[in-house]
Amino acid sequence: MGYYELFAQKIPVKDFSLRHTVESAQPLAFYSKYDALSNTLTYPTFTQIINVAFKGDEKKGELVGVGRHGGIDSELRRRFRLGDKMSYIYKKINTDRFIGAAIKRFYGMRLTLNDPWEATLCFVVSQNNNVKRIRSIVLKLIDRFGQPIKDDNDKIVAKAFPTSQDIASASIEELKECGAGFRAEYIKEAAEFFASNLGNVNGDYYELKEALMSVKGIGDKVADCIALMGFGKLEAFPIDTWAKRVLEHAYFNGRSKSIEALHDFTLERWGKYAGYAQQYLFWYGRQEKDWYNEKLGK
DNA sequence: ACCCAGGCGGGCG
DNA sequence: CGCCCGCATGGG
Repeated sequence: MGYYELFAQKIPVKDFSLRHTVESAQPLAFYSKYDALSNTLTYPTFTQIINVAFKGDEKKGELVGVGRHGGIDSELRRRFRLGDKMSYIYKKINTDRFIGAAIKRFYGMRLTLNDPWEATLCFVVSQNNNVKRIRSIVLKLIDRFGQPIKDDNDKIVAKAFPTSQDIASASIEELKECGAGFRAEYIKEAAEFFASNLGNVNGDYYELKEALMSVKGIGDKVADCIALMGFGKLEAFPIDTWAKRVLEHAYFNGRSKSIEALHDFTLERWGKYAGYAQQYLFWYGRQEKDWYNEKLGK
């Protein structure tokens, strides 16, 4: 039988851009397949391949998700944070012309909420790395360690996203063969952390961040990325070199500030929506290099 | 050839 | 004790 049933879900959405969400260096940018022309997306979860299509514009549209198993509706609502009321969040974070320009430029961009372990693997791989190579490494890890996904004829058509157990049972050598380099041992440590009951971390943002940073290979920035995009702690403001530069040039006249001082600043200014402010400022700084260079006076 | 990307840990002040 | 700097890796 070549016939098999598909589960489909249609969800009306407001203030939503699939493109900006998927392209903005969040976990989906590291392993999904996105086509800007048709505005369609394909990515593996732990159990199935999800196909997503968006129709409409950034103000109002419809998201269609298709997969072979159920749970599509909750997967999409969680992954793309469809419960977030963007008009309210924009009001909260739009404190100045810098964020204002970023919101205008990337209107509808959402934070994503990914599985905690999945976010951890992606961001541990991301350290000291660029998107292209992060993608190459994560895709190899999926292909090598993800569970096979089969069609009705028992033919393997794809691989699932590897679980923490899948990766914890890999050797450092095998992880290095995927291009992970010196990150291989960090990946292994993180996988063991999540595969054991230690991975059942909870509590508030600060307790969570401390627990994450107890893992060798997870520092301040990666912990904030995981807190934000793996656990939905919206007050987390990951500070990489771009976020640091943008903050210093937009709010401190280009003066160098410590990471700690910048964390204090973002929490004071944007409070529990700091993570959204970060996503817009960070992506604006990276994409709009002309703006950034002008600000630098170069 | 050289620059870039977070985190770790050794060593210096 | 806290900060800085060299190191790990590979692509542009």
